[in-house]
Amino acid sequence: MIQSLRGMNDMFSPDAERYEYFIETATTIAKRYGFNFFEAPILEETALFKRSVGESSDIVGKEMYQFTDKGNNDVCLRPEGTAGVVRAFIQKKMDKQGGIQRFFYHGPMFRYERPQKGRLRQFHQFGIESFGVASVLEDATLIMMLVDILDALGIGYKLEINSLGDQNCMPAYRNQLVSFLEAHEAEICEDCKRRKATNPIRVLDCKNSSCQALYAEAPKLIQNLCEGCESDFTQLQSLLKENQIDYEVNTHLVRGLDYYSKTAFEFVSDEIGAQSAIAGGGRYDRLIEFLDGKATPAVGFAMGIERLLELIKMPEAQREGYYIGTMDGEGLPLIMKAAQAKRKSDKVTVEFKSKNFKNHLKGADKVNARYCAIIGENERNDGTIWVKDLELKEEKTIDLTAF
RNA sequence: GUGGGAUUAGCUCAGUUGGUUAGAGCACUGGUUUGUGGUGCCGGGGGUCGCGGGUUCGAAUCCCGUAUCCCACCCCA
Repeated sequence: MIQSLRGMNDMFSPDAERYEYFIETATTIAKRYGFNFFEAPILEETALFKRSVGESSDIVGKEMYQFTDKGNNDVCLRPEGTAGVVRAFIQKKMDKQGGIQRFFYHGPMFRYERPQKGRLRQFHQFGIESFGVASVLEDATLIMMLVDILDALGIGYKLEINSLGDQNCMPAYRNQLVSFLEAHEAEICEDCKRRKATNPIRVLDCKNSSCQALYAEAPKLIQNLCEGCESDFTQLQSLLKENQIDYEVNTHLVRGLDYYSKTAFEFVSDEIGAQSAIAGGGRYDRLIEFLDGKATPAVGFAMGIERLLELIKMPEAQREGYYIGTMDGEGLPLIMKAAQAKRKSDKVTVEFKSKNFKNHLKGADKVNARYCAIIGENERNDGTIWVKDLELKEEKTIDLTAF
């Protein structure tokens, strides 16, 4: 038997229904905020991710599905969504056009990781990217939108925010932090020693408790922000307060992708295991330039759909449509025709097998139909059809032409 | 990539120190003697016990390998 690849799941009902419901809900809300649907290729040139996500990240360093295609191109399956949207934005010359562009997208992402709860090799994200707005008002708006989506789905969360600074204050801070790490070289874990060289900011969210104790004493970025970053971060917090959005400043919140700056935020759930981040995002004002576009401020977020699935509170399933059956084979042409007509407006389930009354009613319940319609011998002779409203428990026999 | 736990019917799981035709509930399917359901009653189909080796007179049960899943590290949505 051929099996699916490791970490690649099929999605049947009821997960598939939850997935659909999530997309519908998130799409509706994204449109209310003025975002337009965007669709990018799943396969991209590898260089795109090396230059945007960053070679020091694990995503690019060891998790990409990378290969050479038949045209000898170095390509890979997208490990995240932002890079592709930005590439398309620049390719379409929207950076030169100026103004504001807002997009939402969703689809599969691929990372070659060891699967566990909330972590698959093929997983799905719903993402938002906003181009052309430098104001922190847009950052706050995205957070409010995320809150709207999660609230609509009945999902509980905790919001954490931080500022990662910009090119004026981040490099200086990074140097301070590296000096601190060097001074405490003997006390930090092996992972942090590696991070010091590759991506020093990442030490801050190390899970090792002795490292955490040490980093409580480390210099804090939010105490070293430049004037612009400082006032943006302050304004973001008052905007959240004014809109009754609870948050926590987590000075150790860093984003794993190199392109983030200034505002960083993460929504976490304590109900889904170790992979607790359900949505994350932030500002990436430099990324468009890094990818050879004209400097354009940008901010975005992504949600991990599989991680949300079990948290979604689905509306109760309502009885819907018609179940149509016959009690003997001679009624079949009649019910086929009746069903075809009814399908212009309603969901219809046709039972091809002849069954007795009771079993047809059972069948109607099984497919959760609102109405059960049956043509038996009597109805066939009279040119009628028997219809019962299974919710109101009202029944009637009507002319087949009036059905 | 590292560590731990699992794998028996479609699903959730029993299976006694290795012993003869491997069970249950749910699901599926049929009937309940031609007409009232979701909640009655009776029946039926369905398993090379993950896969490959080994030990044994005999393996679902013990050993080795392997695959997949789950959990955690790591990483991240």
